[in-house]
Amino acid sequence: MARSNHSRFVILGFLADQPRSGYDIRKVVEASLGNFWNESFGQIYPALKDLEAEGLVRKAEGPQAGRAQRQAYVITGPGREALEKWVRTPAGPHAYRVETLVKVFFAPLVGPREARAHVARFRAEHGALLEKYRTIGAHLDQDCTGQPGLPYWKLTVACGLAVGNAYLEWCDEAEAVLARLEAGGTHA
Amino acid sequence: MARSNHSRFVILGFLADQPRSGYDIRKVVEASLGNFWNESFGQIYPALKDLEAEGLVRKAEGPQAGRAQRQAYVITGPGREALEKWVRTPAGPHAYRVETLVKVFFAPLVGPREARAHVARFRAEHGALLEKYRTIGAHLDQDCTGQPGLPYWKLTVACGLAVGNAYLEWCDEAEAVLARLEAGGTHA
DNA sequence: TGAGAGATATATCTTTTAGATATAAAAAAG
DNA sequence: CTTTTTTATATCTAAAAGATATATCTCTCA
Repeated sequence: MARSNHSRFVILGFLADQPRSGYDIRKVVEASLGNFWNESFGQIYPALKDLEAEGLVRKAEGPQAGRAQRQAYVITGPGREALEKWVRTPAGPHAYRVETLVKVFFAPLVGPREARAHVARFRAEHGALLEKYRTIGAHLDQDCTGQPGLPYWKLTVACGLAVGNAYLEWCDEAEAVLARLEAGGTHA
Repeated sequence: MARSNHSRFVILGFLADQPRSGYDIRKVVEASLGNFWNESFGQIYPALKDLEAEGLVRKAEGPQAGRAQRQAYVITGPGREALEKWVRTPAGPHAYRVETLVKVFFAPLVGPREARAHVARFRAEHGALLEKYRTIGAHLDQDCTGQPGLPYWKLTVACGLAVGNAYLEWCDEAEAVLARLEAGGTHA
């Protein structure tokens, strides 16, 4: 058996809030979990079909408010049960691949100058992400006052901020080390 | 076109250091990049065959030091060229999935108590990782003195430490918020 | 000595995931 | 009224995770 297929539960999670089409789900995942999760259409559309076949969601009836033939889906009772069960299940180990770090690891092959370029790009990427998290945080405070999920959602943003800041601090350290290497040759 | 197949270059990276078998590669990836990268046999063995067919590696001749029929591979000139080119190529955006954060995001469905359990497990996981990074850091200082890669390798460990500490600090924050929610009901 | 336990080693398989691409209807712009 | 852009669904390929099968070698201890 391979791993657990989390995509379907993330989809159920957003259908639990309100009926949505595949396109809507994609958009809301991007807007709210984009920080630490991603779903592509290639996962969403097949998953919706499977979920429907299993009775965890059903098609919303009636024409869908003008828009290009959008098909919204509604979560069912068994769908909610399956979702809650998944939310309670302990998370698996947190595996991630950081391409930049691999390239820094192998940078002795190409020298400190190249490594610094990788670090600079990494800094730009995470600087932009931090900016985005700050915007999302402000947006949450404004638009979601009183919603019961608010403190949980703010925690996920806080995690993004904490990790993003850690990456930026590491960039400072790496930049300093690599600058010394580049200037001083081998004895740095 | 789908994504870039980084596995093959990681394999080349470790063959550039010395000839190794698939099993050896798996072990050294685990020991040195395990923090932020992973390769499974399902990627390594097919990749070695492909790399050989393309002339980027070749089989080491001669019997392999007693061990169960191990087949070591050697990097070729074109292999080194391909590797260096990849090391210079800018890294793609850093995508990652953090299952714990998704479950915290959806935790309003199941309450703060469940969320705290997720945070507690997350803390344990990252606490253990930090311990491991400290060990690796000490090991590097002892056993790799003078090797040109040392400052680069230490930087990758430093990144693991920085991010790990950020996760632990976030766990403190999350624990405090969730404890208040659990105690105080809605007005927290 | 030899039987079995455990580590070494290679190989393959399935499911999940990323993300590129194809297509077409609706809305907006000119 | 034509063109362009956005919305929306759907599919396809390649890559990654990780489970599993199998065989050999090494070491222990009966």
